[in-house]
Amino acid sequence: MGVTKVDNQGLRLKNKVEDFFVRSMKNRKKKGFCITKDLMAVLMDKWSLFVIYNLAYYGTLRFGELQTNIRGISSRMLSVTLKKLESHKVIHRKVYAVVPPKVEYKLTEFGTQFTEKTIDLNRWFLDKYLLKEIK
Amino acid sequence: MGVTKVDNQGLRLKNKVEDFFVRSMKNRKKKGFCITKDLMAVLMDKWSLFVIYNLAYYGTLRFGELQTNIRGISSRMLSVTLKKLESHKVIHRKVYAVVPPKVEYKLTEFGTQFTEKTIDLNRWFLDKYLLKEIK
DNA sequence: CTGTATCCCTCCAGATACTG
DNA sequence: CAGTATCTGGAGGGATACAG
Repeated sequence: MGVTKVDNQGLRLKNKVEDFFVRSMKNRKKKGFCITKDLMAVLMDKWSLFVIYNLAYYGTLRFGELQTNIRGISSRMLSVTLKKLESHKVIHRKVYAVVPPKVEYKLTEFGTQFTEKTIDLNRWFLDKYLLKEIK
Repeated sequence: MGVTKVDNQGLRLKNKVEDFFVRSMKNRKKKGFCITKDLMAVLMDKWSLFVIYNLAYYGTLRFGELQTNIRGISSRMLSVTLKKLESHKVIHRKVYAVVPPKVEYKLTEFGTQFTEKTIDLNRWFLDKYLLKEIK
């Protein structure tokens, strides 16, 4: 009693933040402090979202198909982006030993889960935006 | 029948992606194509998370308090970060007409909601990381 | 077809100094 | 106290050429 709903929300968020920071501190590397920031840096760069959304939609795509679908990306940037995503276990790379070469990319289980969470966040943003609640 | 659980998951995600893209296309600006990317770029940069987590934890903080709490940030970058967050309605800036100047920052309602969603994502990452499922 | 190698250029973070 | 002004180095991304 005497505690409002807003107070409770604030307290809950405060506890969440504290809990997260305590766990982060226990598990941080020497320099890198925020694991989410590292992962988001990978996944929120100029081209990553286009790649993962294309893979989420089409399932499996080849290098050339990705380059066709993602208007404006150079083969260099596509290569760099794919390597980053693969090194973080977001996508899986499958090479066929044929000539000419054939390589297929698809989301890993982790990548699929991440994509789902990202797109939920996207949709939330878009709803807010359409309701004129932001900007 | 004949449709596995994985198929259903994939189909659901595909529909989500399609729905999001259709809605994004309808509402995109001339150049900016992905609203989430824009917002995430603001909120996931080097210092923003430190600012919003500090505000989520302490409620209201002054410029100097933020600079003290966030080890290593320069006044220029703190200023830039705060301006960006304010322009996206994530934080609120309150100026007191006193000498010496006094300015207070706190999360907006939208900022609080966003912080909650962000930290849930962070905790999910951290759980995955601790379970050695990634990296 | 699936990339790598190289060059180049822009943009942004950081340091420093200064101001109302 | 709460910022702004200015300079600079380095990283990120594009264009082009080339390779297996």
